[in-house]
Amino acid sequence: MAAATSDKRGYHHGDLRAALIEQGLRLLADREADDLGLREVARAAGVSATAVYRHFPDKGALLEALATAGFERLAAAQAEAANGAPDRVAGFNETGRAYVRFALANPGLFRLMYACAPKGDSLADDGGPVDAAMAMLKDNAAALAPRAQGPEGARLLAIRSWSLVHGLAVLMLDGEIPADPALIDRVIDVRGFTGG
Amino acid sequence: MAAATSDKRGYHHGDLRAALIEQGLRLLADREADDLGLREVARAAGVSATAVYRHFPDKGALLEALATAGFERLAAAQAEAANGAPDRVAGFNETGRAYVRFALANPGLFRLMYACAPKGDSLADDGGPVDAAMAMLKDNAAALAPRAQGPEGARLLAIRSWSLVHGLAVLMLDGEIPADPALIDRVIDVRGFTGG
DNA sequence: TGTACATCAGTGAACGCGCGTTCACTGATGTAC
DNA sequence: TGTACATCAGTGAACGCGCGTTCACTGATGTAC
Repeated sequence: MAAATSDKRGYHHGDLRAALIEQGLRLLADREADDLGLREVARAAGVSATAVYRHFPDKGALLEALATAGFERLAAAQAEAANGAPDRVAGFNETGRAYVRFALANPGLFRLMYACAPKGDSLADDGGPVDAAMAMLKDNAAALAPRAQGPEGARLLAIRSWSLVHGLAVLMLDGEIPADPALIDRVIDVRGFTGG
Repeated sequence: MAAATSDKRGYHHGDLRAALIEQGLRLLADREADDLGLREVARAAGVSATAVYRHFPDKGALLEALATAGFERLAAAQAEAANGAPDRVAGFNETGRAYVRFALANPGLFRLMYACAPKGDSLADDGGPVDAAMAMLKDNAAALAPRAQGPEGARLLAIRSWSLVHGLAVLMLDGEIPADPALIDRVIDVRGFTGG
């Protein structure tokens, strides 16, 4: 059985790649863990496992593509959340809250993103897929860190903010802290870090 | 081949259980991930896979025992780190830094701990193995939160502190932030949360 | 002290499972002449 | 317009792998008499 986006001749050129990513994201949406199988994704796309190898060199590349798609969605969710915030502080807070909400809404994808993310110092400029969200984070940190602390202060603020939202997200995903939306809003407030 | 703690008659009563946990911890120490196999632990203990079932009902129970041992070690590391701190703030900071150091020193175990931890609100009193560390966290938060905010302020401070250290630990483990000990010390300072 | 026995922590063979990957292949497509 | 051909995205069978778990078993232990 082929998916709705296919006809009798199979997927049009390039369609299967998109369909595999789409199905991979769909499968991840329904699960807690990131144990996604190549055969499983192929099955969901209505295609043999071997067909995947026409579009990805191996399983790792498929998962990386899913992780990249995840980071794009996360950045979009954060950007949208910041829209319409009255000021920069409020906007920054909203990006953080959106980060946690994204994790709770997409547990499997969120875990996969960090399991498959390119390693290295993400706050440095190394052009990974994490970059859109990272740029936002660094901009906000640079704008909100106390000026007296210079660029090192901005870096610390960025790391603290990221750690706070990431930790809250992971602990809520792991069931250590109740996944309560109101609690997210109360916990995340950058003014704790800036003294404002 | 049996391990050094055994003789020709096999492990003394109860010894194998301890040996399995010991070997499990040793195996976890050498790896990044928490993909620990029952057969693998048995092999490391010099025993057939089936022997494990004399001491644990199934694989999950074995992993839970490892997670429990991990939480005990973590609590001990935190308690030791707090020893000799000049005041409560410094002591609290040291427990947080010890938390991150523990994660970096025991990546596989740390991941397993949270993958296998009993689910629920860990900050509530439900008597899980997380409790020793949790009690420390709650005590410190209660003592250090601004009095005007009451118990809700203490809870928020506990959650923020835990999230910060957990997030930093996970992001460093995932290679998103450089695992630099000096950076840990600089990032973790509860005074950011208390206005002190 | 010797013997019969219950206990129970071990064993090795076997089970079914799903995985990632390889292989030789098929068959529809678009193109060159 | 028709024919020959190269391309290449698919196929299904097969590979070896390690897993968790089950099964009937063995053989050393400690105990009751």
